[in-house]
Amino acid sequence: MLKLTRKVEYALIALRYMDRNKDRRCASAKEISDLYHIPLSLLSKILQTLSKVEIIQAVQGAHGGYILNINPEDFSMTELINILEGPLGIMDCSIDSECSQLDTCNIKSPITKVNNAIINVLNNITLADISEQQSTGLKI
Amino acid sequence: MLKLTRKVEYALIALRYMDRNKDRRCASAKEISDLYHIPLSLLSKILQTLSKVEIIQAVQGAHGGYILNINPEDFSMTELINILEGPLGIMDCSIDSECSQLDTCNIKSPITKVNNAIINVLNNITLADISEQQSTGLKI
DNA sequence: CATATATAAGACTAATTTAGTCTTATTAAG
DNA sequence: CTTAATAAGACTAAATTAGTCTTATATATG
Ligand code: SF4
Ligand code: SF4
Repeated sequence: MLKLTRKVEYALIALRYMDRNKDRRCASAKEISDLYHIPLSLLSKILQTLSKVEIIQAVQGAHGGYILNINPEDFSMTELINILEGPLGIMDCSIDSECSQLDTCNIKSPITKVNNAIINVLNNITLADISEQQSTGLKI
Repeated sequence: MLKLTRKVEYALIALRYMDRNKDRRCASAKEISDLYHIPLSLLSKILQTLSKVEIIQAVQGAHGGYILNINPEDFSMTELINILEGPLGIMDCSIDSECSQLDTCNIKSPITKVNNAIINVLNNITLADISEQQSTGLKI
């Protein structure tokens, strides 16, 4: 509960790696998959999604891979989550939706404030924040 | 993803109701279940859990029910989530755990900061915040 | 040109988590 | 004694998340 999905984590891992390697021409899915022990097919799908919305740019064929296509400072966690998982909210009614309590719910408006506070946190964290900070492990 | 569970929402609905009815002796699971269209068995289990940790006090037998046993101002969302769902964290490694990326992960420490920020939001929201604020629907 | 190494796309399956049900026992008011 | 409650826990169903597999296409390089 209240967990980020693996898709989002894997995307962050890959995006940070690409950002830190911006000197090199491009990074392949295979390379990232090996380095961080992420299932290749899964990572591929994630990178394809990011490529489709032009967060990263794909280079096809042998020696291909992906290049970061955004300014990390301008790209928030909220945007990433939206791309990979759709609209973000801590309860169903924050988005659409068919909650059977909707008409009688006594917590909808207070919980909406909680929701806004959490979205606000994520809005204010950019890929640069994820990328710049020292990390443990490989530190790449 | 990043959703509150129904258990937590149902608990908040019930706790708010009890808080707003503190004049009455007690509120039964059936009564709350009917008012807010929450499955009775599910709500019962939730209230039993809250009763076991003495957030609410059970009154057995006919005319029984539950009475709020805490000061809403002193009871945070984090505590509630801990009781109903266990330790709170946006990623697996924030708690224990067996993440296969752990040794090479390049985002662990930055993501920990995000985690702390979100937990902080939840720490600072009390049942009083949920209860006091005007709501839509039944407004009970 | 052939081959090896990439991305692209999407169907499919497995695993895990969340939500909800059902059953049986106990308690106390009337 | 009957009725309306809580207590406890096994069980099932639904939904979400994670991961696999397959086939097609693109391109660098020998
Ligand atoms: S806040 Fe109320 S209406 Fe919204 S999803 Fe939760 S229970 Fe349903
Ligand atoms: S932050 Fe890294 S180590 Fe922690 S759960 Fe996510 S992938 Fe695993």
